[in-house]
Amino acid sequence: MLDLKLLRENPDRIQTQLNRRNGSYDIQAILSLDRQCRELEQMRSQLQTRSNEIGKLVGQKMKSGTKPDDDEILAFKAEGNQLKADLSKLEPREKDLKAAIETLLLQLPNLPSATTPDGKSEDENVEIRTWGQEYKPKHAVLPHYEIAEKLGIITTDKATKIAQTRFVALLGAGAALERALIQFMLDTQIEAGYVEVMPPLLANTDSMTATGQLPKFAEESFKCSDDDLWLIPTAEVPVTNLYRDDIIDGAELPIQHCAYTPCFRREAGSYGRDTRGLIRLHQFNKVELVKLVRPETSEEEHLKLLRNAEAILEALQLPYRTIELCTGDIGFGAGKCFDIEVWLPSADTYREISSCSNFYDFQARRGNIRFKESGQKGTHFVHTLNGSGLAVGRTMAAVLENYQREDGTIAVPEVLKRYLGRDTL
RNA sequence: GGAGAGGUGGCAGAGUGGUCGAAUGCGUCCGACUUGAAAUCGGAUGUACGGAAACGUACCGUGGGUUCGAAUCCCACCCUCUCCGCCA
Repeated sequence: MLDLKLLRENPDRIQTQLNRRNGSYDIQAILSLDRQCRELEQMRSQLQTRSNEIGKLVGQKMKSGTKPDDDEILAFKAEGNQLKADLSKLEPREKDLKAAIETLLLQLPNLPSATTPDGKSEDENVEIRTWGQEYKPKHAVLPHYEIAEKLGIITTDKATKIAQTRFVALLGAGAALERALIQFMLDTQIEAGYVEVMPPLLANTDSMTATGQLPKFAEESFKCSDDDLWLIPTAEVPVTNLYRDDIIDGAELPIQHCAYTPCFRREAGSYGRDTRGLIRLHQFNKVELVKLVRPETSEEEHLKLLRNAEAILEALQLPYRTIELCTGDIGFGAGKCFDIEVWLPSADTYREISSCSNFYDFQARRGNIRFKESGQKGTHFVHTLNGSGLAVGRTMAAVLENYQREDGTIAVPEVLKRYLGRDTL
């Protein structure tokens, strides 16, 4: 959520920054509602001052022995009743205005960072670096879903029977590989200083709103309609919301968490895309990195988080490239975002495997996550950051392709051998 | 799911209609004493919005209601705890 005060004081600057994004966002309606609201607020506050005075005066008189039916008291009561009548007209209007402002404010995306490159679409994203040698063997490399079916370590048909399309079930070595990847990723990030969390996989509307999934992207998530609960689309939701409405002691910052969770996404509007394999599923595993940091350190912490995610691919010896998203492609809540893309030889291309975002104070405002330096007055919003470290299914896909030998077997990456207890699939 | 109890400041815990934003204790901060520390003593210490400030307004789980006046009374909802039932 954007700072209403900032919006009020620098409307042109905010509008200009919003215009760098895709889509059009108009702040005029908010400003106009805000003006009305502030006017009402002032009037209401004045009436209330008088009302409070009367309450106190009556109390004092009664205490000092004035009779309840004394003329003076009756006059106060009459004035009090009049004030109450006036207030009862103002209060609902102010409330409605506040709600309307809130609704509009929640729909506004974050401002792109000044350092985020301008661009209309993903075509204008900027490559930051590449790592590793793209795997282009003489022999053909089967797509991960074909080799996985061949090896009998995945079944989509049966998963579809159980649930729906865009679900898979892993079997035998496939399940073991997925589990090994999760374990390896967690171990690595814990070693790097992240504290593991195993959070609830369902989150309520307040939590989903705080991290920005709601209200705008309701159709992207699975909802439990009998309860105020949603299946989490990413561990970012529960982990960030650990601190919703908290005032954190500054000495505890930066807070760094990693979490393995399944993630659930409806993938509405992506019907024709990536219909086969592990790339786009309604349920997938992910190890997520989440940081809550002091504002002045967030840029630096963002780069560190990105490096923590990249380290997984380097350890697995999977070629990747890192790109910085342009203003036309960054997510709703992000102000700055790097994507890591892993090499998929069967497609002769890089595919997104991690997205590392700096939300600045956007989520902290929505979730009211603040910190306080001990001994100092006042609270400040934290900055929140998160990134995948990594999407596990896509990592498995990358392993199945980049480690695929001519004979159709898969070499086990060196760092996974101790987890899997074998060196070939 | 059934029965009961309860939700108050960073924490614990008073407060059952009137100067209550809220006693007291702990914690934290400042000061005194001390070579230093502990102990002790004195003072300060919630959040948000508006205002240059004085100060004003709101907030005692949430939302309504009664009243001149609500933490306190009434209604609804949410959550927590205990017991019973069920259950990995």
